[in-house]
Amino acid sequence: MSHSQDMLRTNTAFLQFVEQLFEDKQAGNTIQLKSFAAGAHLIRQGSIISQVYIIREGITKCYIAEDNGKDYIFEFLGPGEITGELEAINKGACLSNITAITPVTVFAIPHDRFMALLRSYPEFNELLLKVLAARIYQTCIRTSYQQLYPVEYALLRLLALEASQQTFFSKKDMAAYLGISVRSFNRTLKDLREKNILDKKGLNIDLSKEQLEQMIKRFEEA
Amino acid sequence: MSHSQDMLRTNTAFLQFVEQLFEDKQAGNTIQLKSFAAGAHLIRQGSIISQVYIIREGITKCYIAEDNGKDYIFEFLGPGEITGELEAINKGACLSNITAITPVTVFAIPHDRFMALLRSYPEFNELLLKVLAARIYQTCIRTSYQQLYPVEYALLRLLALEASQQTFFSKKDMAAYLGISVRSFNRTLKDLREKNILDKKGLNIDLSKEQLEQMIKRFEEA
DNA sequence: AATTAAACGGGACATTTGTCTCACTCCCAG
DNA sequence: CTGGGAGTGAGACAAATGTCCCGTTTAATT
Repeated sequence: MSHSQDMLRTNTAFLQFVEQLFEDKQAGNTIQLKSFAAGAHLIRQGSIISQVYIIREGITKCYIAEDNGKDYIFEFLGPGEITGELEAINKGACLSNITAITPVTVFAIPHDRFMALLRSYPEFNELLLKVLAARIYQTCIRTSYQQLYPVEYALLRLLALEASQQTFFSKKDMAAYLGISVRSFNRTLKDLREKNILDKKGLNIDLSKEQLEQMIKRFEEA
Repeated sequence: MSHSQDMLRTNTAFLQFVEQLFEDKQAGNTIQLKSFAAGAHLIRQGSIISQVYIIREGITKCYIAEDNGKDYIFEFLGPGEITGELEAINKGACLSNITAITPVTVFAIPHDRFMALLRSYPEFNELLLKVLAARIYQTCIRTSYQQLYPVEYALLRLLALEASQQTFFSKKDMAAYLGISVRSFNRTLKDLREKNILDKKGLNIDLSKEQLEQMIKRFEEA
C-alpha cells in the first residue's frame, strides 16, 4: 500500500474517507473547506495550530527552514495527504512549513474532532497508521540514499520520478529536496547532459526504462 | 512527550504497557521473550517477519545497508522502543537491519496479535501513534540539519547527546549515524580539538552547557 | 512596449569530504 | 607469547560541493 517511491505523495483512500465524512451532515459539520493561493502558507514552522488539514486539491511542499537561511524539503504533498497530524498527536509546535505550490483547497478538522474521529472510526485510525508508517518508510529510504550515494544518483532518481508523475518543480525546490545548493544541482545536470544521459535541452531523461535501471545498477556497483 | 532530541531512543510508557500485557496470563499468552547476543541480528533488511519486537533491555541499532557497502544508521533503540511495526502495518519486507549492540531481550508479538491489540486497547493504539509521530518528528529534524549544516555542527550535537546520555558508541557507528566516512569523522574531531572545543584526549566536550549553546548559536548565525 | 523581479546557467575559487594507504594499539584465540 | 583482526588516527591526493559572482532568459506588471 502506497509503498511506491513517490516524490509527490497522494492518498486516494484517505481522501475518499474524508470526502465522505464531509458530505455526511452529522459527522461533517465540524469540517471546513479552506483555500490557499499559490505561494501561501498553510502552516508556519514553530507556530501553534488547532486543526489538521487534508489536501483536497493542489500541491504543497513541506519543508524546514533552518536558521542559516537554507531550506530542506521533506516531501511534496498532493490530494489525500494530511498535514498537521503530528501536532495533533503530540501537541507541539509545528515542525515544518507547508506552503501551496499550486492553488490548494483543504479540509480542515479541529484537533479534538480529529482525535475523536480516530477513536470512533477504526478504519480511519488504520488509514492514519498506514500513512505514518509509509512516511517513515519513505523518509528512511530517501535519507539513506541521499547520504550514501553521490548526488548524481539521487538526481537521476528524482528526474525519473518527476517524469513518471508528469509533475514539474522549480530548480530551487528540487535542490532543496535533494539537500544541495542550486549550483550543485545545475552542475550535476550539466554533467549528466555531457554524458548523454539527459536531453541537451531540458530535464528529460534520454534513456529507456531499462537503460535507466542499468545506470542505477552501475551506480550501485561502483 | 518524548520530543527531546535523543540519539538513543527509549519509551517507558510503551515498555510498561507491554510489560503488563505480558504479565497478564490471558492477554500475554502469545507474547514471547527472546534474547540476542551482542552483534546478533534481530531483523534483517529485506526479509519477511511475522512479529514485532519491543525491546525490554539492551541497545540496538537500526540501519539500512546500501548496495555500495555503506550503512546509514537511523536510530539507536533502547528499552520500550518497538521495531518491525512498519512491516506489521504495511505488510512489506523489512526496511532495515536491527542488530544488538549490547545483549538484548525483547518481547515478541505476532503481527495479527499486535494488530488485534491495537484495536482492543485504544490506549495502546494511542501510544503507537505517538511513537510513530515522534519518529517522524525526530527524523525530519535530524535529516534537515545533517543536510544543511556542516558536519562539525552535527558532530557537536551528537557528542553533546552522547555525553548527556552517558552512552558510548564506536566511531564507525557514530560516522554511520552522521552519514559520513570514518575519515571525515576523525578529521572533524581533530579540528574541534584544535579549536579547543574538545578534550585533547577523547570525546568529551570541553565546554559548559552555556558555552556549547553559544557555539551552536554561532554556527547557526554563520 | 518598457520595467522589474525572479529563475536560470555557469565560471572561478575555496572548502569539504571521500578514497586509499599506512602505522599504531589493543585484545583475544591459538 | 604471538599472530591476526578490529578499532583507531592521520597524510596525500582526488572528487564533490559550496560560495560568490555576473550575464541571460523568462514571466509578470505597469
